[in-house]
This record gives sequence, structure tokens and C-alpha cells, in this order.
Amino acid sequence: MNEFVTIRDAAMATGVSAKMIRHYESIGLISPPTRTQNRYRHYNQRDIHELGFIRRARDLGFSIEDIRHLLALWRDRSRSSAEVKAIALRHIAELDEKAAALQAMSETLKHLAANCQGDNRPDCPIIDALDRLG
Amino acid sequence: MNEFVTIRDAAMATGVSAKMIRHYESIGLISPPTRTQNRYRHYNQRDIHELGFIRRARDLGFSIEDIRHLLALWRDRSRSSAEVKAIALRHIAELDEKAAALQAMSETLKHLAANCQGDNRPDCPIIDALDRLG
DNA sequence: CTTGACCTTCCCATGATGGGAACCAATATG
DNA sequence: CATATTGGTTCCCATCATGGGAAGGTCAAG
Repeated sequence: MNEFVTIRDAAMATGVSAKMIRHYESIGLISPPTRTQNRYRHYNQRDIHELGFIRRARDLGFSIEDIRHLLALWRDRSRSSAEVKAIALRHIAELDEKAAALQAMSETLKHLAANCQGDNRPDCPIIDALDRLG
Repeated sequence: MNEFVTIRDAAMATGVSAKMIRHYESIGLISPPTRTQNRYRHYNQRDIHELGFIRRARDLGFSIEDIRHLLALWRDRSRSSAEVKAIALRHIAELDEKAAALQAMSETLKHLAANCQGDNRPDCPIIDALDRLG
């Protein structure tokens, strides 16, 4: 019934914390919602929908600036899917690059750890590698 | 010849920026080096060696707190390799977890992007997914 | 003596998020 | 009705590792 909800309700409905909702407003990612006489923010269904969009984009690792762009495209009925896809592909490349970097570190450490006895003696190929001896 | 070098030379020799060398000192990761009369920091071979250790640990993604621990073990002749290995294994688990999270995002986006025409029409499964419709 | 290259300390910024203080408004209970 | 609790508000600070830059001291070379 009540189309307007408080920031807490909006947070629970979308999975975006009240803290972050205010933050998104302060950086202009979302527009300031209506306020009641007591200065409380009140969110309508469109606002909630938008916050859900933002949360899902964050869950996919998009940056705030990317989301700003995606929101503009979302609202633009005459957008081209090519523009959306370009943002996604660039982000995919970044994700793959970061994942590869982490995996390279992990691989290196796994090799070193595999050769480490892990006993009470000091000899350790991990330390040696950091020491530039290994 | 000259065993003592300036912070710039130490930075160039180790790949750790002068800015970060001062920072590591300020947080107690390295001990304050000797100073000349003019208050300039001067680093010896041991210091350079230690900074190299830190840089290699950073390159493997270890946090500053992990490095603090690793440095202590490095200096401890009576360390147990088990303790070093434990730190490494925990870090490997973190790296793998983060890499997996990034890959999951990438996979999801790749599926969506594969179904996106990328043309000048607005229809777009990527936007639809963020919109909760897809 | 000036110029330029280096050093020093100190403050501010990043990106996304949370913690918490100080204060005001609304509701629920004794 | 008075008070306790809850939940709003703004504002400041912290994270993590790193860099930018200002203001000022020091030194070598021209």
C-alpha cells in the first residue's frame, strides 16, 4: 500500500546499506529522494528498483563510475546495446586480468609451499624465495 | 664502495618507492635507518636486503601485517618452517577465494555478453539482468 | 650566488564501505 | 503524560596501500 518507505526499509528491500544509500546520494549516483516534514528520506518503488539495479551491478564488480554510465543507459530508451556491451567487455577484461594476477601469485606460492617441509626446522623455500636465495 | 645510500638509491635498488620506504618506517615495518648530520636517511646493505624482501612479499600479495610476521620469522634463526608455511597456506586460500569470486563475476558477464547483439538497438540481456528481468 | 636536484615533514586523495558521535523525531510502554 | 526505545539526520574518522604535492632545508655545480 504505502508506496513510500524509509531508508531502512529501502536498505532491507535492496540489500544496499542505509549508509551506502546516503553515500550514493552524496556522490550524485542517485538523485535525492523526497523528504517528509521531519527531513526523513522517503523512497518510492522507482527508487527501490534503481537501488536494486545498483546492487546487482556492484555484485558483478562494476565500479561506481561504470554504474553511473550503466544507469544512464538503463534510463535511455534509445540506448544502443553496443554501448552496454562495450562496458561489460571492458569490465570482463579487467576481472580476468585481476583474477589471473591473483592466480599467478597463488601458483608461485603453491610451488614453494609444496617444497616446504612445514616442520620445526628453520629451512624453508618460501623464506628463501623472499630472501632471493631460492 | 659506499655501503650507505640515500633513500632514492634504496628505492631504485629495491623497486620500493621512497614514499613507501618512509611509510614502512612510520608504521614500524622497518626500523629507522641511520641519519647523516643533515637528517637524510642512509641505508646500508642489510636495509636494502630487507626492503627487497618486503617488495617480493608484496609482489606475492602478502598484506603488511603478514609481512611483519614474515620478517620476524626471517630474522629468527630458530623459526619453524611450519609457521612460515601456515602463513603462506592461509594466503593461498585467500588468493584462491578472491580469484574465484572475480572469475564467477566474469563468467556471469560473459554469458550475458554472449547473448547481447551489441548493435544500435536498445534490447540488451546485460541491462535486463541488472534490471532483474533477465 | 643562483640553480637545480635532492632531502625533510605534513596534509590530502584514492574506492567502497563501516563505525560512531551528537542530535532530532516518532512511537511504545509504564 | 513522561519516559524509553528506535530510527532517522549530519559529520567526522578509519580502513589498505599508495601517490601527489606543498613548504622548506641542504648540497653540488655552474
